[in-house]
Amino acid sequence: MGKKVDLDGILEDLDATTTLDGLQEITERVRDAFGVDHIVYHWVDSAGEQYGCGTYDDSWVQHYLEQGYLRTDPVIIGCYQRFHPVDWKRLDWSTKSARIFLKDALAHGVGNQGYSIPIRGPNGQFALFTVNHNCEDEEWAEFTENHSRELILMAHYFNRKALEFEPDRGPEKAQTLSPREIDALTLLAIGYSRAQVAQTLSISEHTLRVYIESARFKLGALNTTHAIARALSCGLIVV
Amino acid sequence: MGKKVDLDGILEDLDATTTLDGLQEITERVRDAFGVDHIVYHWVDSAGEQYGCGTYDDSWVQHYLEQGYLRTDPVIIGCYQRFHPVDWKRLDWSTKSARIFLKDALAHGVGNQGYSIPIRGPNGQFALFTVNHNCEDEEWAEFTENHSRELILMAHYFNRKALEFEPDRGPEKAQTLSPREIDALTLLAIGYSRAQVAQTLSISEHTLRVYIESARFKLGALNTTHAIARALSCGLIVV
DNA sequence: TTCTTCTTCCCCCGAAATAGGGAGGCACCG
DNA sequence: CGGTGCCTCCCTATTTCGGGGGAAGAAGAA
Repeated sequence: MGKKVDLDGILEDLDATTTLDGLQEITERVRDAFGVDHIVYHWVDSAGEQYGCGTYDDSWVQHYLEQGYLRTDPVIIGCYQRFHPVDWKRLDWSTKSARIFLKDALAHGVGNQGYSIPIRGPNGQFALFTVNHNCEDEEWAEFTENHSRELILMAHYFNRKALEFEPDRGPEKAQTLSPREIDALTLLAIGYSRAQVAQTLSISEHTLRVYIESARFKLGALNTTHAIARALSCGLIVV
Repeated sequence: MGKKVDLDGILEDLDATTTLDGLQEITERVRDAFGVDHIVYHWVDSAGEQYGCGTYDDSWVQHYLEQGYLRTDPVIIGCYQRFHPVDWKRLDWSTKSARIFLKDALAHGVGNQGYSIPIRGPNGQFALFTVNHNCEDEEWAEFTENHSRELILMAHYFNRKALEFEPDRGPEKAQTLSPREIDALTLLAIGYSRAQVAQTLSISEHTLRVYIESARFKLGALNTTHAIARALSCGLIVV
């Protein structure tokens, strides 16, 4: 642990990877380069884990998913609200479910020290890059301090790849809304009623409805709420 | 342009900064270190720019805000849907509003080359770290290739500071929605009517309404559409 | 020039959402 | 054990939204 790492080499290979298996291999390589027990990248999603690669035992990954730990894992919960990389010690382990999870994790070969970097992409995408090890606190503090920048970059590059592998997340489905349509949807999105929006824009409510309808049509939305959700997801409007 | 940059020194000073003025000074220092025309970090928000620091002329910043370019700036629109750092040349400059914007920007001393890194934090926070310069394409391509990693790290550290300065974005401020509330809002966001949502969740429409109301209350939303917009912006639901 | 898109305005009516009440059961935490 | 939050169900009104029409001028693109 604590070696000098060939960051450039790893990032280049990461960039050149075209398969999930390739990512998996790189996690192993990163683990060895850093001299730690485990490296894990995983995409966190309400629909369950879409991508994950890392050096944890399969049995633990399996168990993790089966137990629905995605919803209770204190690492995920804690990282979700943070931007900084997070040392596991600073998380909230006081709840009952967290204690159960911790005991279970340690029993499956997960190390007692962890450092997780939250990463976010477009449309609410969220992922974690984690390095895990079994050692004393001092040693770990030194390691994380020495390598935090390399880990941030690595997290970034891993997520870049994961987003490439996920075609739905691409920017290709770009619609264009007219200025008035954007105005209308934006005001609706901040809670105005149609009447308020019409008044704000100084147009009749009927006219407003035409904008909403045409926006709905362009976005392929089933109703106003759907149109606003799509416009937000696509970044066409911002709230 | 293209010098060897004292990344460690800059990042350490960035870490030690406690004021917005300090951030502003660092943008100037980074600009000089990289030998480029401009460095800008800004937080993007519908409420207008909350934080921004950089080396653009005040007159341009003023003009930018007055013209409402936050809504039409192709850099923002383009970056919002991407994770990769973006070279401005790869953006869509074909629309009328984009051409107007470009002309206006060049007239205000903005360079013809740009490289912007999108950054995202908790609760839908979104910011951009941009480096801008006036030069030929080849020179620029070489620069961005040589410095992309440094720029990513710098973007990360700038955003870290901005989040520190914004108390509302702290981890404790986050709303939590119950699983049923998330289900309800998610289904509404994909266009289901209340009746369809109730059926999908196998609950009565009345029960569903209670979820929507409590979610609305938690999110401080004025109506269902607003609640969904907020939940999406905050990353509480994903569509 | 012609054609499309954007902008603005108007009608009616049925369907859907909202607002305001209330009530019981279950699980967890201190 | 009592509080809190979550899940479930029910009522009645009123307001708002959605879909069905149609129409006209202005601006920009082909």
